[in-house]
Amino acid sequence: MFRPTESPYWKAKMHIRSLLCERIEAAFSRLGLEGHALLQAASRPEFGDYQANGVMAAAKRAGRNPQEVAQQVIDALDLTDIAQDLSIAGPGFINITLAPQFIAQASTTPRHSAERHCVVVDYSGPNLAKEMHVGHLRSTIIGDCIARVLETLGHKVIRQNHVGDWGTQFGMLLTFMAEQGASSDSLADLENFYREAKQRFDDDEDFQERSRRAVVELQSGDADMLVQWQKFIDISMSHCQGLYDRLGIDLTDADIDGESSYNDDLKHTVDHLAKQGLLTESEGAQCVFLDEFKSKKGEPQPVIVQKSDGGFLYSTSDLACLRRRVGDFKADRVLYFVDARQALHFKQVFAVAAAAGISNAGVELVHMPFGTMLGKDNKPFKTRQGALVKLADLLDEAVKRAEQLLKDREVQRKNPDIDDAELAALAETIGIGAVKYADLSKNRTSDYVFDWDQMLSFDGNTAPYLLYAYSRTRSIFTRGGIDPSTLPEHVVSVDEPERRLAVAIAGYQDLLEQVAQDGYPHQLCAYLYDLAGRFTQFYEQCPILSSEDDTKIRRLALTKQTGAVLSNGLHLLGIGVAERM
RNA sequence: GCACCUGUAGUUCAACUGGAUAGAAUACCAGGCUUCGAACCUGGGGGUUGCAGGUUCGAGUCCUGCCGGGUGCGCCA
Repeated sequence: MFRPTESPYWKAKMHIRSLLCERIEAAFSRLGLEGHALLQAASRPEFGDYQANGVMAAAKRAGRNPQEVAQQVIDALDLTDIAQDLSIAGPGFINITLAPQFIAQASTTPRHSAERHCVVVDYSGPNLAKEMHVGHLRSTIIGDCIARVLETLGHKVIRQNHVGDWGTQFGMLLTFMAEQGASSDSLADLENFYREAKQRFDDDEDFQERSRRAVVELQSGDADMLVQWQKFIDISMSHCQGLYDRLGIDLTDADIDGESSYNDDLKHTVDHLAKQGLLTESEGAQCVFLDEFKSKKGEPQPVIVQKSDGGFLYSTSDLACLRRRVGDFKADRVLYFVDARQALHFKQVFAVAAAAGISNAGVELVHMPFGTMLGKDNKPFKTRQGALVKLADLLDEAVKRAEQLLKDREVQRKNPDIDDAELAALAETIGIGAVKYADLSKNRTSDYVFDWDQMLSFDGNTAPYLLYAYSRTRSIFTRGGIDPSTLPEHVVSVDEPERRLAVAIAGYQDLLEQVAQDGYPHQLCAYLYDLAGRFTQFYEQCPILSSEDDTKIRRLALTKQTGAVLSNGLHLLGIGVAERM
């Protein structure tokens, strides 16, 4: 539901929604009513395209009859250029059917928001001590999607890959690396290397001691140690980059601000907290006690920022991080796409940052949490042996399954000129797309069940279905030998399936604004699925190539628009399209 | 012990943050290709939204209490 709120981010133009809202609320005020229009897309097709639910509450407040008030609102409302039909239903709903002339003005290319913001998007953040595994998938692809959407709407996006490249475990790894004389070859299997180092660490006290010394040397800036460290990081990071490239993730080296980059700021951060009078020593550790973190009995809950041995913690590092993001980057919004289990941590960090003046009321700090990926047994997704699944292995399997699917579907029989190379590329697009879409299409806040068969199905809300719908829009033009660029940009729909399709296309901008605000990619998926559904209904009911003159032009133009939105939407999800399949 | 999240068709997920008869997909049943891709479409059955109260014109959504599941909670990140 679109409703202006006190949040400044709602001021962004929501196009159709905001236009309807403005008009209706203007009618409210002319009638002496207070309240919002409470505008939303119609919940059922027979109610039109949009519905306003605000009359009932407003009438109630004024002590007037809702149905009569609804009629007065309609009488006072000027929507002649926008709507072709207005009606009252039930206890006082106003149903709106848009005019074809109005929706024809919509553009399929997303426009910039009225207000531009500087948005820091924190996502992916793998631990460079190990190989990426499925646990990193959600943060990486959800964050990437939202970053793309924000960018498309004209915001300044600063991607931040907060990689785990610092801390105790690197002492262990560097010591092991020195001992083994490890080259990049032996680091090819990072997972294995980590396991062996850990084994060595657990078995040998002398090794442990040398590892601890290595950490101290590293953190105090020992030149040799830093060279070794950098070597390790480079190799590990190139593993990640390989996966980003394969997944179509926009992150590059330029987006990395790892934990190590805050090393020198940690002490300053703690000093800053001390100056603000926020620190209390407790059992030798430096803590911040805030009123909002007291238990019911009034027992204080500390946020520890410095250990009794002088070491810093990841709360300290996240605070230092905010100093950079708010202080140096001048962010208006900072969005963290991080596992839901860290909710309390972020609540604490944001609260301390506010108390310390590191952030301020003008900056929106949001933890965008996501749930766990589960196997079909409803337990966290693991291999049969109970190990974490490497992301690389998951993607390999996805592509392998997609390839088998295409062979089973006899794609080459239907498209005889598709050669093996194109088929392989198609399998890559579908396989990777299916994994990403399965994740992106679910509400990120809850856990979800990972199911190969479901995600690779051509039926339902899946990547293959949408890719198929897109390829159908393309094949019309190939089949008809028509160059889409010769078609008009705007056409006025005539038949109802055309109009329903056009309404969905016109709503694209509103949808993107909503996704940019809320950070839920599944809303974009649901939109695209609905659009594809409207298209296939249109396709069934409205012959395109066999129709003539204006009708043919109109339907071709709608087909082209549908393809443009599907392709753009999938691109924002980070999923490639295929011209035929 | 305290806190947060969560419970919706057999299954996997929605429900635009309080709106109309809780929607899709899947599975099942019945229809539809000499006509642009049937990888599709149309229709049908399938629900006490965990349970019980409350708030109001109106509750899957908000409040309270139970029941079940998950996660977090002073020196790991």
